[in-house]
Amino acid sequence: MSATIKDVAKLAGVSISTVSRVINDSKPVSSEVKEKVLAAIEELGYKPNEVARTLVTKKSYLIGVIVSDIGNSYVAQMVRGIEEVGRMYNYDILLCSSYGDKNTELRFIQLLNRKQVEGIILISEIMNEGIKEQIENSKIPFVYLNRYYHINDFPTVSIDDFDASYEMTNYLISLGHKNIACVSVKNENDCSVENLKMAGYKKAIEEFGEGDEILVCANGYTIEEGYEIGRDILKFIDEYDVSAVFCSHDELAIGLINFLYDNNIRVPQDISVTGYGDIKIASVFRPKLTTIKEPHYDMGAVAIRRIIKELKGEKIDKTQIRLPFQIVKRGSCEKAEY
Amino acid sequence: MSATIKDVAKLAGVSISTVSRVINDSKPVSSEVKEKVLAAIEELGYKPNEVARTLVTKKSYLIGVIVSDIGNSYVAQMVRGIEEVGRMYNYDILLCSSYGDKNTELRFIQLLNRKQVEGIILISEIMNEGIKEQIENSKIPFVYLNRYYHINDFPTVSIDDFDASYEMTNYLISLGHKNIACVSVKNENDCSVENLKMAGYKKAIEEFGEGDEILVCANGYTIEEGYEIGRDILKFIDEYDVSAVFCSHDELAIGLINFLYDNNIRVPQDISVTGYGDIKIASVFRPKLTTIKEPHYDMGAVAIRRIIKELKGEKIDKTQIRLPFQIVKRGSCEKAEY
DNA sequence: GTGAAAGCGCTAACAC
DNA sequence: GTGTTAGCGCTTTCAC
Repeated sequence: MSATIKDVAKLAGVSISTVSRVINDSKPVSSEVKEKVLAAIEELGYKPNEVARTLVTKKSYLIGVIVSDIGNSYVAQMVRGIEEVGRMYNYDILLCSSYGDKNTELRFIQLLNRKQVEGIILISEIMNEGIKEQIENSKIPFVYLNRYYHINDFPTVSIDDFDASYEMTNYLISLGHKNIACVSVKNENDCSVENLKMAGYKKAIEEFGEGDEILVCANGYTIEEGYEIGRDILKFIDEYDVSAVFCSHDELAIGLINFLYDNNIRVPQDISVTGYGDIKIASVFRPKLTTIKEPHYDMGAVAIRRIIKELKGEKIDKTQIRLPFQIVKRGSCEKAEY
Repeated sequence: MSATIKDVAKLAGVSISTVSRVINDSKPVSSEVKEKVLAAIEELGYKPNEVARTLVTKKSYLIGVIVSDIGNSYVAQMVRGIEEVGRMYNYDILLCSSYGDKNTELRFIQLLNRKQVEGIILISEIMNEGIKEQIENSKIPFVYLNRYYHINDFPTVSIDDFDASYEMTNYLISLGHKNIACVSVKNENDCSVENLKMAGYKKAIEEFGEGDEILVCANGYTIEEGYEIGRDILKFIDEYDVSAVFCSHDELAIGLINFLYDNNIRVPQDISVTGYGDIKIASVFRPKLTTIKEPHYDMGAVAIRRIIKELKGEKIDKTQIRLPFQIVKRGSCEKAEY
């Protein structure tokens, strides 16, 4: 067993309160005694037991982070932001992966409560009605990060998806494209961010576009499903002379580009493609993907910053935080030729 | 403040030990009393305080995981494996990112000790001599995951890099390639895995190759540095008629392919390229990368499995665990034409 | 400036 | 079966 405060006290010939005072620097201790204590600590290799400390101080310095899947690069970036900022305030991260299961998310919230975390950040990709009750009666600081669904009941951090889509579509229009398709993910839920993205696209087409709205529906958010819609796009190229595609997710764009590559259609020479998110592969892929940069790292950083503020009792302003996005112009788009 | 065991006991009209017994199912309790307790728990929304529990049982159900950077996809995969297996045994993950700094790694080991973790897994990309002392006097189960350096002093999980490189080079030879270059990372450290990879390559060339060894040195492990060595490869294509390149990391292969793409050299038609690792992008990239699959998820899973075994006092066999690798044949390689 | 003692929320003897 | 009590390792009054 490792040394306790008692051992240190005994060895230094002082009381445990004195030892506590020197390790916490909480009250003045004569330098003479202090040295003895420090020497004893050194000799025993004493390390304060944070668990015992937490039990009395009620401060665990733990933030629970529930993620859908840390294997998604955007999730990893958010966690990096959370971790790095948390670290600045001595907070540690307790990581839980739900793999998109509602009940697992709920169980983790309970678990984290029992582990006495001081705050919870949920990075989710689903709608989970149960969260509300769980969080409300646990009443610890909470931030909900969800780039797929619009959250109303909780503090969130996101970009303005409507504006972003609007701007991106306008960029495509400014490049001279007339027939621009919009690929988004089929979703019956009103809170789906897909609706916002589509609305932004529609507004731009309506205001500045020369062609009609061309809506394409993907069956999911993955590269594979992006590949799948390739066939539809091919059809629209023929029928409507589509020369640019706005995809609501980088993954879809990459899948689509792969399909086009496999079918000998060149991007951007034959068709321009844009993504959404600026995930890691977007800038590695050839052609490099023109996309909307969601500041994932910052989103994580801001989320935990908010929690820490709340923990410190500082005043917190708005609960739905919008971060600036960026249209990142890369090789997958080109001026239209007519 | 949330309810404690005392509150439950009072409400149920029993002693706290009885409550403890029902929540832990540790000793028989009459079903009558049990129901009362359960009702009280329900009414108060009581959740046991794991911190208090840990203090007495000495079991924190916490495993500390120190990573270089969770943003690397292979690291994320390892963490997934760790987390998922850990979860099966009710273990939680405390995540710390060192960003490759030696002192940070060391500090985290101390911190995790103070937080009473029951085991530590270090996913590192550097050599850190200080680790030894830290771990030895903390004497908690520890596994060291490092795919860049060969670790001797600690339990590890890896693949046999010599064999893998040997096999991959032989695969290239079997495709009919005569002049095969080997790209590895410059490294003066004897423990660098690069040496093993190069040795495997050399052995294959020596035994079965028709051409000479052609060694190319990259300045680092990144895509950018893979791009950088493109110029050297170009030269070797001219001078030695190189038709295949074995890269010691997927990132280098991808950077190289990007360079070749930008210089209108086709992969695999003009030159075959192989990677190492099978990171996420490898299968998304076009052409898809032929590479050596390191089972990152499994490496994490096996690492924590070992720790849990040790914690349970089960016999643990070897300390340097080698997992099987796989040569994944994809589009970036083709038969040589002469 | 220092020590004694209470108590954080819980488990685990130990009695009955 | 159930209650009482000691104590896990620490912080924090409260005396002196």
